[in-house]
Amino acid sequence: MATTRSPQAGTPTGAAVDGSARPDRRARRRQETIGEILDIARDVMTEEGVNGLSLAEVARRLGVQPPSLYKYFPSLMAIYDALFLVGQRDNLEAMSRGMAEAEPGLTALIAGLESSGRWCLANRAVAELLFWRPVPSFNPSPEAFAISMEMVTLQRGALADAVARGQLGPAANDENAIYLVSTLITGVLTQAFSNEPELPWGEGRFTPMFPRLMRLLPAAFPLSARA
Amino acid sequence: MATTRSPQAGTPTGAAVDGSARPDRRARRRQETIGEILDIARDVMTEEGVNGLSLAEVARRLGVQPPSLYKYFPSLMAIYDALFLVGQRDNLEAMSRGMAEAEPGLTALIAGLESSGRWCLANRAVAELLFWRPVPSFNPSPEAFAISMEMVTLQRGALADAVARGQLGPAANDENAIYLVSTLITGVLTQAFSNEPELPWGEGRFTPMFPRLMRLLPAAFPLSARA
DNA sequence: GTCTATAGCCTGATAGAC
DNA sequence: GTCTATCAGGCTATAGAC
Repeated sequence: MATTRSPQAGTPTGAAVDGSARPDRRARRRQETIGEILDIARDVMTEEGVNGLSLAEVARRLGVQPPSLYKYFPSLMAIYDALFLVGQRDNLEAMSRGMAEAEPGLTALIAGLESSGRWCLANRAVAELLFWRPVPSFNPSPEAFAISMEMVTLQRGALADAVARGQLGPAANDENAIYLVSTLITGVLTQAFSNEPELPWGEGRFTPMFPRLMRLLPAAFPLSARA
Repeated sequence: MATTRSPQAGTPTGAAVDGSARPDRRARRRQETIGEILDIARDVMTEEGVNGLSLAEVARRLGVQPPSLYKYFPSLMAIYDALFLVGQRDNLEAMSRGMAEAEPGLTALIAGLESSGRWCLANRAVAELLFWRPVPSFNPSPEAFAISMEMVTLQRGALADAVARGQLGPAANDENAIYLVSTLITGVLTQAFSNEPELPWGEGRFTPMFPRLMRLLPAAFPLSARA
């Protein structure tokens, strides 16, 4: 259940600010509708492509006239914005959870990225919005950037653990190592999206090779530094 | 210069089939216009996104009314089709040329993929059309599939050379090796597209790592087969 | 091969009644 | 918060004159 909120909503969780009697109920109902709109938007993007999202189609499926949506989102771009933020947060959580459940170091890094990959394949459309930027006129908000940084921080930490445990050489303590890792996961996911859109993580020709690919990292960052 | 032709044009190169006097000139002029349309279409896709291609915009830039385009292409999808075919052929040629100029084996494989990558970055929009399938309602024609097979054949050959020369273990003579290689190049290109769209191949944080990534292949397919 | 005209659809967004 | 009505624009595609 996505507990989200409008990008420019002022009241955080439905707290009573104005003088009305019991605004909680109304606010909660409002949040439910917003969640419904976002769920439908995800469906539409999955079926028609990320670019195929339209207010009219969302309204149609919600059983409402298009102008009504403007009470919840000020524009189509605001819907993209909300989808982006919630998606990024969910994906970060998936990666974080995957990492926490595994032995620290290289194993945790692989587990975290696999968990993230699992989420991406289960949320194809949003993942495309997050990482492939298919809507030219849409630019993510600054808040989104902060979440990106958190993901990088998690990966940097896992790489540092791997170095500390002697799984990778000291060269893995570097920005370039993160770029390399993100390139690997991106390649696997892009191939899976393009060629096997229906398969979940772990099936098909591409996603199963990911752990094997990651086990090449010790060859890329050898323990014995060679000039 | 793209010597292309309409997907369903009957006369191959402008040969005189009907009874008119000198149809060559007319046919050549027609091919020129078709080439112009495709060039403009590429520009539009580059600026507005692959999905942003519209007949109206192409007509506007060509200085013509939209209905006139239907004398050259029966539909918008036919334009996508032509762009797809020509693009695939050009990309194949880039890879082939890059391979031919290098020492056979792993070096040729890397050179071919780098040449293809160079082409993709210089033809961003078409490359997206080829490999990322951003237009849900567009499906490439069967001819396109044949060209894909040629690319796979080239890569398979280079991998076999690498095995024969003792650069890779025998396990590289396998479909999975091709999937692995294509995953690596896809990852690098996707990252470059998303994060450094303006940079050519060889600059930035991602494309320079590609050769290094490919030099990990001997670790993935070691010479000494271990149980 | 080019044009005008037009059909018939879609879209995002706003105004204002209830 | 929902609706109707509407604006203003986009688009693909076709018909038919020249």
